[in-house]
Amino acid sequence: MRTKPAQTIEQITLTECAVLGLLTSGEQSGYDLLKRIEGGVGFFWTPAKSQLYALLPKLVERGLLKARRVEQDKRPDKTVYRVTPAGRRALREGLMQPSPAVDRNSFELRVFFGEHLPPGVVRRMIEARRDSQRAHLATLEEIEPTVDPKTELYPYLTLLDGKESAKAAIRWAEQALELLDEQ
Amino acid sequence: MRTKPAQTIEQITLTECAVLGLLTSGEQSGYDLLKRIEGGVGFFWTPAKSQLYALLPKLVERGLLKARRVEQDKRPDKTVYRVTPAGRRALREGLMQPSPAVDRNSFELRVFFGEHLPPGVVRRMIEARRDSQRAHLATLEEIEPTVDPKTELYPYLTLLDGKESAKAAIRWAEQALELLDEQ
DNA sequence: TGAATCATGTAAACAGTTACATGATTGG
DNA sequence: CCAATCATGTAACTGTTTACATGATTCA
Repeated sequence: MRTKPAQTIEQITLTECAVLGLLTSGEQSGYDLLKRIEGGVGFFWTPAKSQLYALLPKLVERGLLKARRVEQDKRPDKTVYRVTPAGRRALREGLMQPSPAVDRNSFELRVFFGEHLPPGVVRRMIEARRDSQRAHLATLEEIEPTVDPKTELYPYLTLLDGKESAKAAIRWAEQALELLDEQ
Repeated sequence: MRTKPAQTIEQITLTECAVLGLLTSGEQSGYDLLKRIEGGVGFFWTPAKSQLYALLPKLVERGLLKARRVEQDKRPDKTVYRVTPAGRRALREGLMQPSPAVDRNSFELRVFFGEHLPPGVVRRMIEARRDSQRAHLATLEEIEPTVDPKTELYPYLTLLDGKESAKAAIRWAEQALELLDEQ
């Protein structure tokens, strides 16, 4: 005979993981979260503002977050959220779900059907890709010294991944442009 | 005074681009498309079966595809589709739309919040990633000799991109595992 | 004085997934 | 004989985006 009922773990989406994950570092408002997403998880996950604001009260209802109203003068009042123990459990579960087999890649899709575009357009797409990936790599390299691998190992790892991906994209673009020249 | 009204170009999604793009190589059924997606665009774009079957009649209504019923014996009847001139125009337009700034990456998201997972779990995630990317690279290398860069330049380019991405992911995983060891 | 920041949302539409359903034919 | 292939869908839901809306305060 058990004294506690078996716990049903709340299934959560990756967007919810992102929200819970960010909130583990302390009480924050929706607005705060939106700021923090830019330049952080925002490199690989970008919920819309409206989605975020819609999500927060739902997570409260499900017992994964606790809300607290903060009155301010000179500033609009705000609601700040923090993660409950159930929220932490749900986060852990959510992060352990296997990733979908395929992450869609809209750029590759466009290239794949490049023959249907006027000559020159694909070339310019690839040049734009190369340039934006170079810029992205530069951004990541600027951030790098501010991330301490001792205390923020996992964010640091994603930064390294971002760098490798960007480098691969640049290398590819250079190859691709050469191949286009040969045609 | 113009004799023809200015054409409003149908806005289409990338999934619709994929469908129209595949159909430019000749009349095919939904079933045919599903077969062709595996091992082709399926590496970076995977509509659900139900989505595809729902899409086809809608594209017909919008004048981008033409449907033709084919009666068969010994096999269920089928509907085959081909692209109309309007469909080709829409495809061209669709492919030229800029890609979204961020393609989501569920794997990076999981790693980013790795500190909330039990020790060892992230390590196994990364090992699994490395292994699956190695397998993927092997698949692409198997396919490579069957793709002729002269006649199928653009699919060939995406294959190269796939290879570079996979290699980057493998390199990263190896780095990441070393860093985890140091902790 | 006008733009940016702070702060939060609603409404509507669209895109996409999951589960379910059917039924004949062919190959091992 | 059983699994796979051929062939197509529906229903319900979930997730996400876009556009719109408000209004005070601070900074250049």
